[in-house]
Amino acid sequence: MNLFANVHELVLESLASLQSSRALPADLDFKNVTVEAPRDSSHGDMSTNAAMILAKQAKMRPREIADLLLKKLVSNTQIEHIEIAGPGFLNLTLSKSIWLEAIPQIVKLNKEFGRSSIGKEKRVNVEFVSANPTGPIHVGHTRGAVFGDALANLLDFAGYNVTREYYINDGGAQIDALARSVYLRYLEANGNSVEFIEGTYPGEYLIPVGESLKEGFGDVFVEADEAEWLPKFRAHAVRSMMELIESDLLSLGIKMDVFYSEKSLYGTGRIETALEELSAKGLIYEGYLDPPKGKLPEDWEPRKQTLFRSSEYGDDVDRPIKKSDGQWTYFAPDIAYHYDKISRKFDHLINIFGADHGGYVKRMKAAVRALSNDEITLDIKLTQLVRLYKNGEPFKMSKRAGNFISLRDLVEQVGSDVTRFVMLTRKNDAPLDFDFDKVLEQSRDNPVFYVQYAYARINSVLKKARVANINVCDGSLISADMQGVEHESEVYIIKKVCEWPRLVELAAKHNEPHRVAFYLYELASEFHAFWSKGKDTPSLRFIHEDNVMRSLSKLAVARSVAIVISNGLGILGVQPMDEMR
RNA sequence: GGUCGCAUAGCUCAGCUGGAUAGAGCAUCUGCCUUCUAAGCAGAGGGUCUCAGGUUCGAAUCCUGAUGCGAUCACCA
Repeated sequence: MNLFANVHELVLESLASLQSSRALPADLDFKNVTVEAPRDSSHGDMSTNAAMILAKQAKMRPREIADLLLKKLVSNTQIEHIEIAGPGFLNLTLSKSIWLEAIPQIVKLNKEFGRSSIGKEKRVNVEFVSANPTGPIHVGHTRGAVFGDALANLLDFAGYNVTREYYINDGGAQIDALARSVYLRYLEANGNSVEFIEGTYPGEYLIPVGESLKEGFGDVFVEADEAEWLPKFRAHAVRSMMELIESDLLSLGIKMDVFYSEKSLYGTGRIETALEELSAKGLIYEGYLDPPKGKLPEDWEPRKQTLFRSSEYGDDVDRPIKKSDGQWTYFAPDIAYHYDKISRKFDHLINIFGADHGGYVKRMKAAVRALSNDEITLDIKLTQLVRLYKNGEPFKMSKRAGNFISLRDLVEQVGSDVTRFVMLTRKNDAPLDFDFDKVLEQSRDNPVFYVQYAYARINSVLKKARVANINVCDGSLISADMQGVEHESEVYIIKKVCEWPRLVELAAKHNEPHRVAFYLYELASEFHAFWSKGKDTPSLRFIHEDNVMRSLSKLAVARSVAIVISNGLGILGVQPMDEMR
């Protein structure tokens, strides 16, 4: 059920038939021919740019082509009116019945309305969050988490086969630091007093971990050498942290499909295998890097390192995969990890990084291109910073001041729905202000409540209708006679609702879930506007106790709005609310 | 200095991968609760889309350069 797609199809068919009758040249590219709703509704329901797109290719005047197309389309019974406008737009007005008939179909499709197959079941891996397993998720990760999850939902809705994945950085030195910190908590649990020196994690969230280790091991490691307890404590600490992180994510409604351990790459030869793959292509060498351009770090010195020739694949410089002491850099397991993703036969990879990781984009893309022989594309989305505000003042977090806000704190204070919606009302590549007071304000300033309220209002109407003994179950609405919709402002809403499938496809194509949020806001706005018209114009109210047929057709429209809001909120990961009091 | 991103109303931001007279919210001003939820609606004012070139039927959108802001920049993850 996508009227825009139908008309687009119709336009393309007409163009093809003009080609076969030689009215148009044969070799034309229709790729950029679109059918969309014109901004100004006086220009009709839909508008196509076909004539202008093709004018140059066909070496004809736009209006000439528009005229040919018009003559082709004018016989179609679905189209009530058609005209050429401006530089060559073809403006179509569909017959009203087309719009009316859409409503029962939408109600019937319900949760499936808007679901698209443009993804063609292609396998997409979305890697996001991937926060270090050294503590709870904090606010800085939240945006990436919400964006990644919503993007995954969106792609799923658009017909992709999506895997949500979290890469656990459990291989590096920071895990030793974590294990040592846990050890301190373990000592503490055994009655010793401890001191957290620089380079350890003093967070209280490790206290229970220390206690559980005491339960498991008693005091056997209190006097022991580090070598004895470190491996055990590492593993236990990582497991505990991941449990913490998983439940943090769950509080935002996020569930990963795969948790992939960096550590699992070590000692199995998998890093070596991936690097051999690159080596075989002549992309690995021993060498020296040029000093960074511009101002030189004070302690810079030339070092011989094992390097990946990422500059051959668009990176600015080659990148080290081994440190000067022979250890892998973080980049080496990352290469192996992505090699593994490639071997798992994904068609497309998406990584969500914070803006502070922008510097790794080129090298990661280079690695994937090299490893997959340019066959698999890696897209990296950067989420910009979230600036926190409290009482209108910028709110600075610092570990030392102890006012570090965890995701859990945030969700407990403002709720999952608000957090998610607000974070999605911005393009991912623009910074976002998050004002604690504003998001909690239940006003029209707050888009979450605005959209939720529209949904709740619809529910309220349906409830009232039931009280008035009108059967408003979906089955009844599906068979409603839509002739009760008389007013153009009702048709206006229907048109907006019918844009939903097209919007899903566009948002998915651009990987921009925020478009869903904005669309829902617009839809809610139109619904509220329509609602209020019922005040002055009783005929526009939904319930007419003296006329069930009329009520049903209007209620079906309202129901279709609720369906779209529900489906849209589903993509954003926000719960619709039946009632707001 | 290199790289990436951003620059649209007083403020916060959309702008449908180049379309018709650039749109919302907040703030300011004016109206609307005996009515299906006023957490709402209707209306007014507010613009050199940072600047300069370029591409073409047509540019806020694409390209080049400048300016400003943010992130990042061997050896950490």
